Amino acid sequence: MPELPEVETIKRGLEKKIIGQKISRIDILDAKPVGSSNKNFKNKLKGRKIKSVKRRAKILIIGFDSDLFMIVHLKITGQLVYHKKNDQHNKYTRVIFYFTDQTKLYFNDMRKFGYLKLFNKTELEKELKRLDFGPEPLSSDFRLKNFREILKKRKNKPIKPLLMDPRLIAGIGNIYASEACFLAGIRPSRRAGTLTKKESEKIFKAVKKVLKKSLKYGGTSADAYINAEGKEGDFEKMLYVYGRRGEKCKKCQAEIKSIKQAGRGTYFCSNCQK
DNA sequence: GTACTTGTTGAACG
DNA sequence: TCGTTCAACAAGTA
Repeated sequence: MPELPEVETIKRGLEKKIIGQKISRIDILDAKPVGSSNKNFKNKLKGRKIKSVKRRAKILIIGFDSDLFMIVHLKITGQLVYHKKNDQHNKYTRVIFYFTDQTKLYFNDMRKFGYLKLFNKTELEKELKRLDFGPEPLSSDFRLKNFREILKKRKNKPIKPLLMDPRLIAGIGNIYASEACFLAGIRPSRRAGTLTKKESEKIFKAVKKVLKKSLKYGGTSADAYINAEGKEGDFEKMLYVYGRRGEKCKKCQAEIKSIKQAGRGTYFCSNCQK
C-alpha cells in the first residue's frame, strides 16, 4: 500500500521522466478511476504539457500548462508506471497516457479504489482544503511541539490510529504507524493522553526515522507497490512488526502479536512495547 | 464458500 | 460543533 515513502518515491521517479512531456493520446480502459464527473478527461488533457509533479500526504498532484492539475490517489493497489516503447499494459491497467515521444504512463489498479481527478488552480485549492490534511511529518515545520498539541487534542485516541488519521498527520498508513510504535517501544493501544513527555518524543522521532529510512530504501512492497520504473522497494525486509504475526521479534525473539484497532490490523511485540 | 485485508470518506450518533 | 465509530467501496488471498 503506498504510504508517504512510496508515494514520494513515485513522485521523484516521475519527476525525472514526465516533466516536459506532452500528451498525445489517452486510453481509458476502465472509467471508474476517472469518475463520471470527468467527462472531458481526454479532451482536457490532450496536447497538455506536464509542468510539475508534487506530493501532499499520499496524493500526487501533476501540474500541466494552462492552469490544469490532476490529483492521483493510489489508495491500496494503485500504480503509476512509466514505460518506454513496447506495450506493457496488464489486466489491471485502467488508464494509459501516451506522450508525443512514444513513451507512456500507465495507471494500474487491481482493486479500483484509486482515482484520477482534474482541477483548475482554484478548484485544486478548494479540494486540498476539503481534504484537510494534517502536517507533513517529514517537513521541518512539523516539530515536537506540534505533535504534542495533537496528542493533547486527542487524549483518548489510541496512538496508532491517531498516527494514521490523515487529518491529524499526513501520509502515515498501517505499515508505518505500526513500525513507529515498535521503534518507540510503545503499545499501539496506548491512549495519547497516557504518554509521558519522553514517550511522546520517542514516538515523534520514530515517525520521522521510519519514514526517512523507508524512503532511503525505496519504500515497502508488501502488497502491490512498485515505483515509477516498475521496481519494488526494499524496505519490506526491514520491517520489525508489520505483517509478521506469529513470527519472532527481531529484537527479543518473542512472538509478534496482532490485534484489531479501528477495523485495521495492528502488529506489535508485547515484550518490547509497553 | 467465507473471512479478511486495505485508505479514505461520509453518515450516524452522542 | 466536535469527536468517535462504522459501513462502504473492490477484488484478491488464505
